[in-house]
Amino acid sequence: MFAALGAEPRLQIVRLLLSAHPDGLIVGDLQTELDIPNSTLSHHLEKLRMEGLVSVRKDKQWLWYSANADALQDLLAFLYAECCTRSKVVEPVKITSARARR
Amino acid sequence: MFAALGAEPRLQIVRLLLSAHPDGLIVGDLQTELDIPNSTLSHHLEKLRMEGLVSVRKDKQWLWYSANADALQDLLAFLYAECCTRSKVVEPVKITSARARR
DNA sequence: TTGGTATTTCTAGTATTTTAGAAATATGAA
DNA sequence: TTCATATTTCTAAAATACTAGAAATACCAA
Repeated sequence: MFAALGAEPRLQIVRLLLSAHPDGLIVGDLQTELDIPNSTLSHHLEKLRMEGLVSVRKDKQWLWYSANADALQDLLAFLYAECCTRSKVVEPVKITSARARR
Repeated sequence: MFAALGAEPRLQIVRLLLSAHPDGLIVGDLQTELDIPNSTLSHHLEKLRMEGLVSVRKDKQWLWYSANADALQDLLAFLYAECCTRSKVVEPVKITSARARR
């Protein structure tokens, strides 16, 4: 999952899908928003889907992609466990009270 | 940073360094632990260092690598902000109360 | 100074990833 | 049925990443 989020276009996709949660977005909307060729976008979505970070549902001719809450939760929990539970490297309050960027 | 953590050997390095925080470990210990050739390990450490995920200090002939708390905190805060603040996709309590794996 | 240990740098082969044009497929609308 | 739109699949080129042997460098100890 880290690897999947480690490519800029895919991180952007996930951020957009999070903004549009829980409905998600259709591929065409993502394409317009990100200005990525359809075949490239399709491959990125496939990769995100393979890692379980997004899921798809079909409605008529449109594919609605949405962020997969469970996967993101697992990822967040993993990082939290590593940094705040198993080790005490990061203080929990510093995660939740950090100011959002951009 | 996601990309840096997205390679198995590097994720293992970071996990080991978290376990050994705040002293960290010397390269030789990592090599013994992970069974990775020295040159390969050196490149992975360089990548992690470039992304700010680890830092180094020198003592005599040894390089002590350690996890960079600030970077991990930023990463965790970023993910938290995306999933729990900007969107409400993940419920905060589910992160902190998840049972650690392995 | 010599030798030994620790680590990086050089070099390069191999594998994987990213990208995207073109064609194919799927679906619905008129 | 025909056309238009949505999306994927095919194909492949280019870029990047991963790996590691061998040599070089750095440092300490004796």
